[in-house]
Amino acid sequence: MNQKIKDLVEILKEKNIKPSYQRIKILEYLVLKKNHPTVDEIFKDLVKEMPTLSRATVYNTLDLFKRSELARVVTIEDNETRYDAEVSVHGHFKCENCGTIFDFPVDEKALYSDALKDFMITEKNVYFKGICPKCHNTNK
Amino acid sequence: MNQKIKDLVEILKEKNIKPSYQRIKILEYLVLKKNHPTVDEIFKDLVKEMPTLSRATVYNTLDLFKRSELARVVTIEDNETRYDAEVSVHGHFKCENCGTIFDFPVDEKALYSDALKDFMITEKNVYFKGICPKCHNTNK
DNA sequence: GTATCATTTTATAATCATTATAAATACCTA
DNA sequence: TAGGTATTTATAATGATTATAAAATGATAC
Ligand SMILES: [Mn+2]
Ligand SMILES: [Mn+2]
Ligand SMILES: [Zn+2]
Ligand SMILES: [Zn+2]
Repeated sequence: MNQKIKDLVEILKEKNIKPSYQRIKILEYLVLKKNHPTVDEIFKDLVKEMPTLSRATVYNTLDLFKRSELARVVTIEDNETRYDAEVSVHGHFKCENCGTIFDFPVDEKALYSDALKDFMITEKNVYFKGICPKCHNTNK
Repeated sequence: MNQKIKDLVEILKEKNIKPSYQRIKILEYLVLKKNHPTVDEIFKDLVKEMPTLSRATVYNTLDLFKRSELARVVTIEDNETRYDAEVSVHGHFKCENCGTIFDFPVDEKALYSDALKDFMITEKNVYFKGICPKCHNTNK
């Protein structure tokens, strides 16, 4: 556990981010919980153990992580901004019944289009929606 | 032009939507301008010729179009909901410099992942970001 | 160790997109 | 034309995000 915190500190330092307690805890939350939390979920969970935590800090920190490419934004829904510490290219599937967001692999090469040959691409997002197997079976 | 309006009316009727003046104009806007407008862009443009138009009507109508699959939501950015009357599967590229949103073809088969074989997929979105050729050349 | 300055966090207010509500208008049918 | 329904409008309420300034923390110099 201490080792893990040490790792988190290293991750932050590599990006030239001062490892404040708040930043470590928010990064830890994203890395441990891989459930693509909203800002409010992060805040509500962390404020339990850090009573003085401010929403503004969560917003600021997530924005900092995003700019430093420590986290990516998942805008699969237009009314909730979610965050993901897994920054490699992968797809997201949201179940419209239970709300769970699943990761799935995406073949980057297959995604290539000639129409974009003169475009400089810096970010790729693949979002699917539908019903997950669990909800699908339950509803039958 | 009258013919076109007639087409729009037909499109609405096929979806069992009563073709009110507002609905026709909003659909026309989406079909003619293929630039993935935000709600506010639609409202600000249309209110010029329809001074009594209400933002609520634009919101309601777009939501109706979405539910009827006459339009799709483009949530490429977390702070702006855009709409698109082209509902077939295709990708969107947003230039982070000029803000233009480009369409590009997506090979649906290539997007398939075994990990989703038990999922019921109802919606597929592919969003890229980066710099468009125009901005790329200008900046050099 | 203390003073000083910069960074980070916090509390709070402001903004802005969206949604909710209820009244007004338009539309339809008898 | 009257009465009922659907749609639009104006307005208020909500809720997420951003802005601001003060407080707290951390680093540096003496
Ligand atoms: Mn993910
Ligand atoms: Mn499009
Ligand atoms: Zn589900
Ligand atoms: Zn551009």
